[in-house]
Amino acid sequence: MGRRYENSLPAIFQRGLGDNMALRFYNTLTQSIQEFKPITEGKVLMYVCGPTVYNLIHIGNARPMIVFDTARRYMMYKGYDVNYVSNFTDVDDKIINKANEEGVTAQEISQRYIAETKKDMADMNVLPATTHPLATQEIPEMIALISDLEKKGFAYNVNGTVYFRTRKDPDYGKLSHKNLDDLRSGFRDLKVSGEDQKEDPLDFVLWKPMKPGEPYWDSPWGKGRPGWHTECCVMSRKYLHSTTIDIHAGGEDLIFPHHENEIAQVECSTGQEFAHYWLHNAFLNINNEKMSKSLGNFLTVRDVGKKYDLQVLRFFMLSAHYRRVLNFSEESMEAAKASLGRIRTAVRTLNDHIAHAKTEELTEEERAKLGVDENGQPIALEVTSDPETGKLILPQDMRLYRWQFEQAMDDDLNTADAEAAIFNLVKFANIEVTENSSRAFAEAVKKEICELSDILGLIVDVKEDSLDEEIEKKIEERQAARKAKDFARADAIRDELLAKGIVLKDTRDGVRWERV
RNA sequence: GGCGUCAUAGCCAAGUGGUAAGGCAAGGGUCUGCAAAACCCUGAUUCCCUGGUCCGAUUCCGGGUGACGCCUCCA
Repeated sequence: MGRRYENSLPAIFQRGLGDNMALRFYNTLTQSIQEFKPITEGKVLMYVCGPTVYNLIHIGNARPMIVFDTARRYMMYKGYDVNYVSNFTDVDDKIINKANEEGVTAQEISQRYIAETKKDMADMNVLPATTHPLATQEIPEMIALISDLEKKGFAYNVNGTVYFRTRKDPDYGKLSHKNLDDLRSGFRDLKVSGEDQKEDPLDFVLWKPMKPGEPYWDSPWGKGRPGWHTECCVMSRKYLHSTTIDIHAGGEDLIFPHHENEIAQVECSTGQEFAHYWLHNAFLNINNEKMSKSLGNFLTVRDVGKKYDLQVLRFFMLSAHYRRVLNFSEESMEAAKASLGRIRTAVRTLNDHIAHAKTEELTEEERAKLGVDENGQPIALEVTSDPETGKLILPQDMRLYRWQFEQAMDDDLNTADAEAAIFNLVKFANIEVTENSSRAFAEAVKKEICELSDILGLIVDVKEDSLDEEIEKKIEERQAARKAKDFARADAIRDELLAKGIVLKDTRDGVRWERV
């Protein structure tokens, strides 16, 4: 066949097979890419640190949500039973401050923004977690953990504040790969209030006493609330029903101190490893700057949603590797919109071919193009390499793209390459599926595009909403004018509709329209 | 100061010890009444600079320059 699309694969797919064809992740703990081996065959226990709910989530919060949702979807696709837990931190200084500002309870604030966050997640096509625990619902377990650490000598109480004794944990720093002495010398320059009551500047708070007007719980150390680092220790293992979990994920800023402190608490308490794989996404910048309150450049998901379908945001987030800093900009979003549109246009065209197909069954030639047998079942793919050149011998049919997609995703979730595989498939569809194709062929190609897109959480088969009658009438009127060769009238109507944000396209299958 | 990351066409962005995926944008063409969409064609003699290893480096090692992250609440 020798078509162009078959020669347009990245170099990696044209060389020898890798040693490892299995799913691999970069593990912050070991600073290397490792094959993923779950504790229990076929099951994944995964925890992702969720947002503190004191405001609408911003696009930085959205990155781990989208990235790890994609990881989850891919593992589900691979056949894993994924138990996915992600918390909402619903007690925190920021929430309390916000509540005081508005003169309402902290609970009211957190409930409100949990609902808003869930709405944003749904709009980004992020699947609801298996469980979304709340910190405030787990206080007794947190107290139990802190008590256990105190009993074992890893925690100490100073006037109602309980600290973790980092000096006693020989492994402290193993995740962030920090040298404790360096950390301590760094801390000497910082003037942290209340520092003097700590045994060591690196000790962190497990329980803090209440201040007037704050929510509180009773504890062996008096009224107060738990420190931030304790909640995830409890919620992850409780809802994943295991002392040790497979994957713990979150933004890279959480590596230190949050995740380091989680490891310290859990492993000092249980004596067992907390999580086997630690995954961290890089930050999202905006216009080449870090998002920060001082710069005032926070952009909420809700804001982006006003201007773009949030599927565009999702496509954009997945267009770079999750461990690379990504820059959010108007230009990038416009490019992402056009790119996603290319996939959607291809699917629409396939829908037309499906609707107007002249024949039903696959021809022999079509079966060859799909790589399926007489019954339409995919022929098992065996990729081998040429003994002389070492180059891979790749299938010359549609199976190529799914293979490419899986290779990319197996390789530490290379979603950029996975998207490229979908584009190669789109090209295949645009070239191979014509008005002479059988319905079965067009359907098979469409199914392939939709399935791969769905693994990335991308919705590409967009149902056309109906136009109002008046506009339908205009389109009919224009068709009549075109037939009568009154092109001036036809173009006038087209311009009129364009002004209303409706673009007309004349195809062999009739007039198609799109909203801008 | 400590630890770590990155530097690829106009833009975004993969990637590999053997000579550069994909998308957006741009130009030309086919199709179309004209458009739009789609398809085809064109584009980095080259992967920040500089030494080194190698038959061969963008890819490995050293040095340099530049950008950035964490070390403090933060996804």
